[in-house]
Amino acid sequence: MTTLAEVAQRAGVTTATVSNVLRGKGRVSEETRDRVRAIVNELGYRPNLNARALVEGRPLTIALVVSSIANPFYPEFAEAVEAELRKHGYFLLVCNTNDNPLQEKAYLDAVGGSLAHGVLAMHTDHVQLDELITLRRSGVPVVLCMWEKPDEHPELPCVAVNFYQAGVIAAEHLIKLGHTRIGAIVGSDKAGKHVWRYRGYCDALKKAGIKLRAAETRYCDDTIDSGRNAAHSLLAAHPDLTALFATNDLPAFGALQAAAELGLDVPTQLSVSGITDIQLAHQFRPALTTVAAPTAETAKMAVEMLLKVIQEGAASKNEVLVTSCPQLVVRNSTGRPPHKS
Amino acid sequence: MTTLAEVAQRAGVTTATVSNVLRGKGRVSEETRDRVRAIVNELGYRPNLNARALVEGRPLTIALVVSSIANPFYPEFAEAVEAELRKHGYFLLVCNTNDNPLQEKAYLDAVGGSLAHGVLAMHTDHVQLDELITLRRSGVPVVLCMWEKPDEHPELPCVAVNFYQAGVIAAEHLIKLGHTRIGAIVGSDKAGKHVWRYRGYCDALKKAGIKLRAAETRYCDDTIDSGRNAAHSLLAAHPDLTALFATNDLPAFGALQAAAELGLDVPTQLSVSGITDIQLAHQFRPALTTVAAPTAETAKMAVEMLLKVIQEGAASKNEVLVTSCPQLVVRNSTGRPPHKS
DNA sequence: ATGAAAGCGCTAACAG
DNA sequence: CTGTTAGCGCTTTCAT
Repeated sequence: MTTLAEVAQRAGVTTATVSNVLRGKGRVSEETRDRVRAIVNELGYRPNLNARALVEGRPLTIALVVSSIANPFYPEFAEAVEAELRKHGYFLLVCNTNDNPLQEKAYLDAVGGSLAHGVLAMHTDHVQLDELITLRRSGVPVVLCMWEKPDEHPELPCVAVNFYQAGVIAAEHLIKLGHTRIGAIVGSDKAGKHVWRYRGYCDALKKAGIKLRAAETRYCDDTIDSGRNAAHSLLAAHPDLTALFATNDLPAFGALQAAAELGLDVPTQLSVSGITDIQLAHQFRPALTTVAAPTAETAKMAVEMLLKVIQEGAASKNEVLVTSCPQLVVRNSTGRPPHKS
Repeated sequence: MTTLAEVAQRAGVTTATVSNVLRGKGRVSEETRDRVRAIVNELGYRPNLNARALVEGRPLTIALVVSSIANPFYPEFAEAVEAELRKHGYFLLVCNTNDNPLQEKAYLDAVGGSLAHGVLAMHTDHVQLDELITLRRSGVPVVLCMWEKPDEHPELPCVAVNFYQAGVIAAEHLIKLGHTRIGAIVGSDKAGKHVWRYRGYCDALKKAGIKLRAAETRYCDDTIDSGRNAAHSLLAAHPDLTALFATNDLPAFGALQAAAELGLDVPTQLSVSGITDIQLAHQFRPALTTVAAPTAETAKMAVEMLLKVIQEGAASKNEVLVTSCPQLVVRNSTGRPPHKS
């Protein structure tokens, strides 16, 4: 590894001058500038960004804390985050918590304020809100992404998506198609993150005068397999259901598979809707009708917000920014209910 | 941000002692040790890992260079890499090249030797082998992952998967089922990365005495959409094909969709096979028969290899490590060919 | 057992 | 224009 000093020596100048040449700062004569540049090329010198970060008091990475990058939703988000960060000269550090509190804490401690300049944390059922708040209190810029509890404001800046409305939209779509017997698959536990989507759904049903039976709701994990089980359970108990509302795309895919396994044609015999619109939604067959969350927009807003918090330092407010509204995307998994015979 | 110096001052000792306490090195009396620990907790002190890295001459991250983390294969690999790195005290830096040479070079320059301690690069059609080699020559530890050209050894240490054999295995599976009219969908151009898989396929066909017609092969991008187009083109030109061999899972999914669009039942009228076994393969319907690449094993080997290169420094050889053999995974997308009528 | 001092590679005043 | 000096936060001999 060649260092600034070596370059300086070879060029017969001091490190300050080389530094100036490299960053286009200060006044340097054409002549020495060229000489230095030549040496830099010759030696293949690359500045040690870590050293630079140290003296500038500005780490070069931003940490993205997710439960597991292998969950199909995160890569899409991570990609958008990375693109946005790169524009601002930051690098992306991926921290998988595996929903393990210890691992999450370890990452936050390690990363907080030294390795990373700030932390972007995805809101999951397992995210350690208190740890994030502690971290923020200790001066580390933190932004919570995909927050979905409109009326609860954690002591953190966050980017929220109106998932309550997403629930309303999905329900209204189903209702408008003529469904009255709808089952709900909620991809979290009763107190979990998806309750707001479920409430939106419930409110929309109520508004349409459709009776909501608790028995027609199943709680499950946010996975395809778990969604499939939930759908099977629901359809076995209530064979008259003509539609299934899922609070997330993954369980919705599971429902689609359950339908196939039961020999139910989608959408003529059963309709299924999801929320989020991950890439897979349009690749799956039947393609999934879902309510798209503004993923890229959220990523962009989150990065901008984090940068703002970094700039403002301790003075920054715990603002809650809401993205544009989720949008219905109609594909092939929903249609009119079968005629009663 | 509290610093070592502050802790030291509050504890009435010098930074050296605090450092020793924190790292369990050197001899420190019980008494001061406890005192220091108390202050550390009280102040919520967290060491600046960047500063530590600087003095230790060992950056704390490893860069993973991929075309885009949003490609469904990479997150699975990245997750395994992250888990393995964490065991060794490293953090994962994700670098999306977006198949853009400039972006790749920018990342390699930035990351090389300062921000990251080493580089894990995925072998893609677009990877800049020469840039990686230059980087390696300049002293940065680099390991190429998922190399698939058994007889060509780049001037780099690499972890290779025997994809030639994967091609053989997929072809033999199809042949054993009784297929003789097979189309090939190659997810790269003629000179691309997937040629080896294709060669394995061709050799297996030859060995079985099945005539191979060039017209029954299509080259496409490594995407679902591109695979769908290729399948449509192939089936339109050769309606008598009873099976489609795809060199990757993504195009195989596309072929599955094309079959559905044409009203062809899979697997009774058409069989489709892939290579890799990404998660989606068992989630898709029909579930995809494919030849599984040892993803996690590759990740583990790559990390270990990189760490070895880091340790050995310039002395390290450009070894090529081959993973265990890909394995056939039979699911529902392949079956016997229809009886001729 | 603890302190003093040097230095990792770089930047940022301030001099000259 | 260029050099000198100091210091980012930490680790590590070497003294004491």
